[in-house]
Amino acid sequence: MDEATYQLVREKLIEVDDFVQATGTLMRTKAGEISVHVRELALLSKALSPLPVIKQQVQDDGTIREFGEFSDTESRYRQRYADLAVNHDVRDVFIQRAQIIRTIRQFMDSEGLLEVETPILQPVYGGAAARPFITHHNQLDEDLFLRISFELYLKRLLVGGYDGVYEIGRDFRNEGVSFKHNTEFTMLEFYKAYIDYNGVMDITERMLAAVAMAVHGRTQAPYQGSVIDYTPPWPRRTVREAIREEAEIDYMDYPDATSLEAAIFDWLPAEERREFQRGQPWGKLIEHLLGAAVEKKLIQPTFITDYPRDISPFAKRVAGDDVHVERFEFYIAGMEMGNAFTELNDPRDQAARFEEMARLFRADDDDAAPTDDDYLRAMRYGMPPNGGFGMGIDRLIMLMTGQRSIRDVLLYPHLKQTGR
RNA sequence: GGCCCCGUAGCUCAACGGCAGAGCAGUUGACUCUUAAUCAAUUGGUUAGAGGUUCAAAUCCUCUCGGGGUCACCA
Repeated sequence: MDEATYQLVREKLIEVDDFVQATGTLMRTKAGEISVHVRELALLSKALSPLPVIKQQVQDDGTIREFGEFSDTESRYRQRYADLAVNHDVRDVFIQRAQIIRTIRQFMDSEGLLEVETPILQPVYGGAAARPFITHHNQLDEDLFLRISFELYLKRLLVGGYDGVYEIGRDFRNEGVSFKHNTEFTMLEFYKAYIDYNGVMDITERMLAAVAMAVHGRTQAPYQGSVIDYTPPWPRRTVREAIREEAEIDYMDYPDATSLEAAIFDWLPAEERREFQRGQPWGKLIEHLLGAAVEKKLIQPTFITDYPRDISPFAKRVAGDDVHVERFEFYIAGMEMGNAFTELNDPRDQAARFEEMARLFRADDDDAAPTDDDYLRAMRYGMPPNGGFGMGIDRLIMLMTGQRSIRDVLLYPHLKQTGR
């Protein structure tokens, strides 16, 4: 480079983290390093603060040795730009995230499902048991809820004549955060006419196998020391079987909440009894027992099927069985990944379910499903039989990219505001 | 929200009742150089914040703020 340009560099007017444009001849230095013999140099952008320093050296054996690091979790999340600028493996996670979502979208399209968008701001929330965020429209002077699921809006579209629809988008739930919960998270839901929950299980298996194939080139993927095998078919166990095997309780022996509660209380380890919440409905008790006794053991992909009716207001009954519905959840690496059922499409049964929920839960209970009259009206026009499905995309991305926390697959995870 | 752990320089960490330190970054000077770091010198702190105990507090106690974990909650 010429004398004037060299002086700029020497005087450190141009330094690490600046953006520059160089014109010149590609060359190799005496030490063998590829370099540029610079004729012209232009400063494109000046860095005023240095980034946290990380330098990498490729060793003779090909391993990369790192010097210095930027690892403070809070700083990394609050200043994701610096995290990305400095930690290449973090950048890679979000490239894989885009690839996974693209794969899911292609898979859904190839299944003949139509991608749609439905309201995020809803006058009546529903489709899940969660506390919503409430906001307000000033000019219309009405309260609105941020959606907790897409379910009821999507199923209305089947009434409209589409044979299958799906949506990938954000849900908002006003509840605690954890390594697998963020207040806003990305969900996939689909509804397909003329299949039941067995058909949905088939689609689920094939979809996740396709995602694993796209990310890893095979249907197995490592996660936290295990190798998760997504190859279909996955084991299918009923809730009743799973609980009978893991907790040695057959809840059908306890047909009412009082007796079942006593049985669970006896089963619980002494130190957990103090925390045990009394007075829950029958189905809720079963669900808790499933969570306590079974969930963490389900490392390989597993369908758990046939849930209690009283906590599943939108699922169709199992034929000839008044207490169970055609519903499944699937578990991977000890995490609940998704929830699906043969959708209830009988408007009279649906109205009865809303009434049952109102009896079972107080209106402000998270589990209460507020009656959605417009949804009932849609169903009265005739809704085709269909199978529906919901899955937390962020959790799937955790599995596929080997991340332990949902915060590591979200560019901007929710953090508490710092003062001022 | 309960309980447990953590918060020291821009970054990564040490000091764990007795003078707040190191490496890197930064700054200054030298070098048409180097392959994480050329050499030399040097700046940098309300130890997250407030209060308390003590002759003396980064260190012990209380509260607040923030983070992590766990439980509750989360079909």
